[in-house]
Amino acid sequence: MGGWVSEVRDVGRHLRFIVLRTWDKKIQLTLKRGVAPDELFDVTDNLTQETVLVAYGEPAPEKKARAVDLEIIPERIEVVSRAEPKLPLDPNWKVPALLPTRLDNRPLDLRRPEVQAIFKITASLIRGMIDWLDEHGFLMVFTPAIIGGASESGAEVFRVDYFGKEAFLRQDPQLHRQLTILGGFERIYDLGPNWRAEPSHTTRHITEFRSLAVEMAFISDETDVMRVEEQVVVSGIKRVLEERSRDLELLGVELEVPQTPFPELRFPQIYDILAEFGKEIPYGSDYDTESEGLLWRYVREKYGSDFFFVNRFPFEAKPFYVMKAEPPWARSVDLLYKGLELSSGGQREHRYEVLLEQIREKGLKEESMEWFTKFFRYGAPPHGGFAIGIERLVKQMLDLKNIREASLFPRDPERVLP
RNA sequence: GCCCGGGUGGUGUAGCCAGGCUAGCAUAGGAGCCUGUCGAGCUCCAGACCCGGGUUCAAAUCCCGGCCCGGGCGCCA
Repeated sequence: MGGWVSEVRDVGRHLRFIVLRTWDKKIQLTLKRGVAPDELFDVTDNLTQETVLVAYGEPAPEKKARAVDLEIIPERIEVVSRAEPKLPLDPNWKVPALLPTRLDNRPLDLRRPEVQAIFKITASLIRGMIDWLDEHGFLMVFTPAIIGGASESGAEVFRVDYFGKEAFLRQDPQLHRQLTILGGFERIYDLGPNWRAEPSHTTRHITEFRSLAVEMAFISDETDVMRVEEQVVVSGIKRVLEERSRDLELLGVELEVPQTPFPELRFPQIYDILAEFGKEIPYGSDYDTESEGLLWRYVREKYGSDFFFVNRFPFEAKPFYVMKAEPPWARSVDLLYKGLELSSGGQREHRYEVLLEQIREKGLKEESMEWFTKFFRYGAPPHGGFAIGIERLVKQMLDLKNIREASLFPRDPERVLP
C-alpha cells in the first residue's frame, strides 16, 4: 500500500510508528526492533512529513492503535519520494493555514481529508442531479465554450484571439441551449464551465465556475421549470446523504432532504415583504444583496425552508431573451439557497417578432444578435430552463465560508495559478 | 469599478494604538532522551519584521509612495 507520511513517532529506542494517509484511510505501520528487520529502521530514519512511502506487510494480529483504520506490520518499506522538510502548509492542520496560502499550495491543501470530502460530496451531488435528469428523459449535451458572436448582455466576458478574429468565452451556455432546443432536442442539460471577467472581490464569486444548465421545450409556463429544478436539487442532496455520510460528518455538516415544492416569492409582493424589514426598494427595481438575506429570514420563519424561488423579476433587470409576464414583470426565476442566488432561469421568449422587439428595448443591435435570433423564424417551441452554479450549491450546502473552497483550483481576479 | 482592512521565522500568531532591553509563543525542521504511542511527552539548537523613502538620538511600531493579498458593495451563478 502507498501513502503520505502523516506522522512518525519514536517511542523509546525499540518502537517506531509511522502513520500513512491515503485518500480513504489512515494506516499505521508498526516497527518493533527485534521483530522488524533493522533495515526497516534504517530506511525510515529521518523521514519527513508528507514523504511518499510504499509498504508491504500484513495486518497486525491485534490492532492496538485506536486512531487509525488499519495497523500493519511491514516486511518491506520503500521511500518513493522524500518531502522537503519545510512545508508551505501543514496537511495535518496542527497549524491551520489561511485560505490564500492554501490556494497557493493547493496540492498540499487537497491532501486533507476535510478538503477531499468537499470534492467527493460534489461528485455525488452532480451524479444525483444528472441521474434524475437522465431518468426523466433529459439528454446530456455539450454546447460550445467559445462564442464568436456578440455576448448576450454586454456583461464582462473574456476575449479570445481566435485566429485573429475576436471571440469570447461563454458566461453561460444559455443561448446555445436554446438553439439546441430549436434543433428539436426537447429536453437537454449541459454540465460545463462558464467564465465571467468581473473583477469581483467577494466570497461568492470566482471567474471560472461550472453550471448544470437545463432546458426543456413545450412547457406551459415557468412553473414547469421550477418543478424540475427542485427535483434535480433534491435528487442531488439525497445522493449525497446516501453516499457521503462520513464526509459530511468529517465536515460537521448536518444535511436534510428539503421539502418540495420550494416556497415561491413573487414580485411585486417582494417589495411588501422587504418593507416589513424596513427595506425600501423602488417599485419596478431589482433587489440588492442585503435583500437576499432578509428574504431568507422571511422564508425560514414562514416556511422553514432554506430554499426558495423568486419569480417575476422586473424585465428591466433581466436579459432580452426572457419572456415577459404582465408588465413590468418577467417569467424569470431565481433559486436561492440560504440567501444566496444559486440559479437563474424561467421561460424564454420564443416568438420571433417579440424577441426582436425586446432586443431593441434593451438597446442592443438586432444585427449583433441575428446569429441567434434568425433561427426563431423557422419554428420555435415554447421553452424554458435554468442553470445552477455548482460551486455555489456546494458552498451553501456545506456552509463553506468562501466559494473558492468549492473549486479544485479556483480562478479569481488575482489568481490563475496553480 | 468604488470603498475598507491587512502584510512579523516554512506555517499560524503576539508585539504596533501610547517608538527604546538579546522581537515572545505554537507548530513544522535539526540533535538527543523515553518499550504501544493515540494531533504522545521532555531537553537543547536553528529560523522572521513585504519593498523604497521620510521623521527621530532611536522605527516591526509614526508618515508618504509602491507591490501583494483579503473583505464589503455593485454585478451575477
